[in-house]
Amino acid sequence: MAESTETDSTPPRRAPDPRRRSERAHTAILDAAAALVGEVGFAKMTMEGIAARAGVGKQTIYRWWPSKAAVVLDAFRREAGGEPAPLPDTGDLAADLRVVLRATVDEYNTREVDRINRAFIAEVQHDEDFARAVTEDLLRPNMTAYKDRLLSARDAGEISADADLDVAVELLTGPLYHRWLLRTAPLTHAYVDVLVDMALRALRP
Amino acid sequence: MAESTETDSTPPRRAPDPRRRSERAHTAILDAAAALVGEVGFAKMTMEGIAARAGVGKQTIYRWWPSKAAVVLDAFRREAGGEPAPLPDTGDLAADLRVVLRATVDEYNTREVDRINRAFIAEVQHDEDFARAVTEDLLRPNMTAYKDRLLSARDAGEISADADLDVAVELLTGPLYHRWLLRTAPLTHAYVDVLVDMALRALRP
Amino acid sequence: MAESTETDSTPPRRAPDPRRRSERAHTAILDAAAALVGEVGFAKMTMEGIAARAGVGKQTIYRWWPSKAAVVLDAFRREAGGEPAPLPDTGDLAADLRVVLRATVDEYNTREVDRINRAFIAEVQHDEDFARAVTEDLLRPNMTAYKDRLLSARDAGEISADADLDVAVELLTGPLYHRWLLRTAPLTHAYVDVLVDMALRALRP
Amino acid sequence: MAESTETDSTPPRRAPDPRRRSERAHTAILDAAAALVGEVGFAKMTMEGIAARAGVGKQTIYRWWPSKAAVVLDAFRREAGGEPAPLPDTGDLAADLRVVLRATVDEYNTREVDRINRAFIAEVQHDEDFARAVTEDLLRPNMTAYKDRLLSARDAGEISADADLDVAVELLTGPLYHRWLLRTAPLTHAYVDVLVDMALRALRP
DNA sequence: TGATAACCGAGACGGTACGTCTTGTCTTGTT
DNA sequence: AACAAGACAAGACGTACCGTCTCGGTTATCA
Repeated sequence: MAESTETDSTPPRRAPDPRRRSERAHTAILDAAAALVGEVGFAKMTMEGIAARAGVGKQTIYRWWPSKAAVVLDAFRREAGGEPAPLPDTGDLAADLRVVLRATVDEYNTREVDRINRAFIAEVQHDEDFARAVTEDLLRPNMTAYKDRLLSARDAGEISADADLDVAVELLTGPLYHRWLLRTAPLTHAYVDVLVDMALRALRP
Repeated sequence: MAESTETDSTPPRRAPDPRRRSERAHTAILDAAAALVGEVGFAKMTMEGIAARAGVGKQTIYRWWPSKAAVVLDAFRREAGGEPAPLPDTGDLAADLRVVLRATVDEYNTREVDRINRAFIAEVQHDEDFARAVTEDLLRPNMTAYKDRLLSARDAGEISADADLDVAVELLTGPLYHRWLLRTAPLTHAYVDVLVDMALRALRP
Repeated sequence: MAESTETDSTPPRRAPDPRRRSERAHTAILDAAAALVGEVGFAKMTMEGIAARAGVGKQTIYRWWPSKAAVVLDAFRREAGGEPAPLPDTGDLAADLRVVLRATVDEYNTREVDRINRAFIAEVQHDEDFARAVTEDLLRPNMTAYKDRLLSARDAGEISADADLDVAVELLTGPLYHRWLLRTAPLTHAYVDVLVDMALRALRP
Repeated sequence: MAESTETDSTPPRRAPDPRRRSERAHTAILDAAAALVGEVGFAKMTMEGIAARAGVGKQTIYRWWPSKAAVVLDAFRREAGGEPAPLPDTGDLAADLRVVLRATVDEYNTREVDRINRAFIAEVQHDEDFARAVTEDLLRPNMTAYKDRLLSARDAGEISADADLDVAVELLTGPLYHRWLLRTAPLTHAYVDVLVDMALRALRP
């Protein structure tokens, strides 16, 4: 009857066989989740709602995902694709950062993106496993892209050789993130320019 | 006379008379809320739980607060007192920032403070009114304190005269906040030192 | 055991001074109660509703009446006046009974009277004190009126000298009441005629 | 589209599938209801109390019954079984009626039966659907049994051929019912005897 | 003619129950 | 065995009233 090899053993919890998974149900669930996040927002959507909309039993969701957040994360992952999306590298670090951060700002000013990101932030606060997943899958690749661009800039002599590039990435994204999350002030292109300017001054050789 | 000022009229919703508020119940509710946040965390506490613990009818809570979050915010406000707590000003900006930010880091590494702050962050994401309250009451005074210290430093010629101090405040707190909130890396004193160093380099005259 | 002079000893329960009673409040309460019984029915009216409608504090109601039922009973008593209303006595018992019972049937076929009577019936079932009050104040005088008429008929030799007149009254009113209360069949004048006929046959000398 | 058969459409209100009903829960609920009626009486029992006692979620009750009264009626129906219980027919109508009505009186003098019957009477007053159910399921069969006995007596020439037997049934049960319900006088065997005597005098050929 | 009770309107209070909602598990066929 | 459907136990939600308990503010009786 199995059991022995299961390390996390709270209930009998027979792991489902992924080979028998219904692709139709899987797709329908992610579709429904994506649609609902857009329509009513993360907080107001329910497992029952997803199941009903997907034409799926609730058990089918619970069989494959541990929580609503996990479903939505998967839906998001599917849409975002798996690409790392490296930053542009024109040789002009300031210009490249301005382009990318302006685009980021535009995106976050979008109702849709704002919503889903806030939902993830909220969810991440009381679920460490989910936090890890979101961080590694959505955030880390993004931060790595920034770091790669900074490495290239360092090689080009644009920024100081002994700067801590992990902190440098946070210096660029942290303030913007702070302002967006806490709504302390509007996110504008002008703000991006000031921020990039100031951050790069800290990194000059 | 009567009612003219009521714009949002869904139910009759007669506002209660604050002069007749029971101090005993008020205190008991905030006590219970504070205790429960510490014991089970914000997400798992309930209005029923608060009421039961406070020895109070649920209606008494709903009469004075619109949501669980509002109760906890009040509990927090009461504990935090109303002081703005200005930053130290020894004449050495870097040293002063290091002291304050190291203290902040220590605080955030505390289970209790971590919990309650994450709870507020989560809650703030799907309640704009609550967001405004938290931002203005808890966050803004803190940011103002930083800005005041930077103003003093600018007067002393320690930092550039034309730096945008609002962004400067975000440059100091944003990265730390980002790292804490998203748990991308541990919060240490060493990190604070690197961060202060880098941020101040951006502000040098 | 204890409490010495207090016969009804649950709380201190100082009896209010009827001399100081506000006639305005008294009247307003009974008016409100009467209106509400008609509008929403006994079961759906509330003490709060009566108080609000009468422009009166709830305590003022509880000071003078023990229950909603008692208020409504008083309202009813006020309207019904105190008259015993003796049955007509034309010398023809059957005719007199037919007149009175037909009128009763018409009354009970009225929405208003039906409602209030059903409310009393319902209430009387789980409140013995109230039951006694209703029985003595509303029912007993009515039954006495019937009995008086039967006594007169017996004196006139219309009915048997040794008939139990208390049972005779029930023989006339019980069937009608049963049919009305349990809605087993419609209440019509024809029914009254059949009933009177049958009942009087039982009482013939 | 769809839903065509739904005339009363307030909420979507999907009817539950009776084939999937849990027999365990069903039984436990009726058991709990029956027990509670006996222990605290109908008026003081609550849906929450039934659910708790039955070890059942409240929703499970609301899924299958519209009200507390309906649950108790079902509990009662289950106990009463479906039998019509015809009246004895010894050929002596008066004796048979005396036996049956004396038994009825004894039953109604029982705390338990008194209680449940009063509860039904009270409930029936403000719920026409429930009234119909109670009347048809509990009362009508009983009245039919009386009528059948009277039919037999008429065939035997014991009572008048042209008597209205529906009214005759009421003549027998109405007075007794009136006295019990309104507590105007005690229910005794002597009373039954007087009543039967008087009523049969009305029916004599 | 004050003083001083008590009543009064108002409505906050501690409670109980309501009927609804959602959660995560369990059950019953179907594919 | 995975699936759609949905019943189930649990329990929080926010509301409605209950009957009691303050609050001032008026009366009305008595010293």
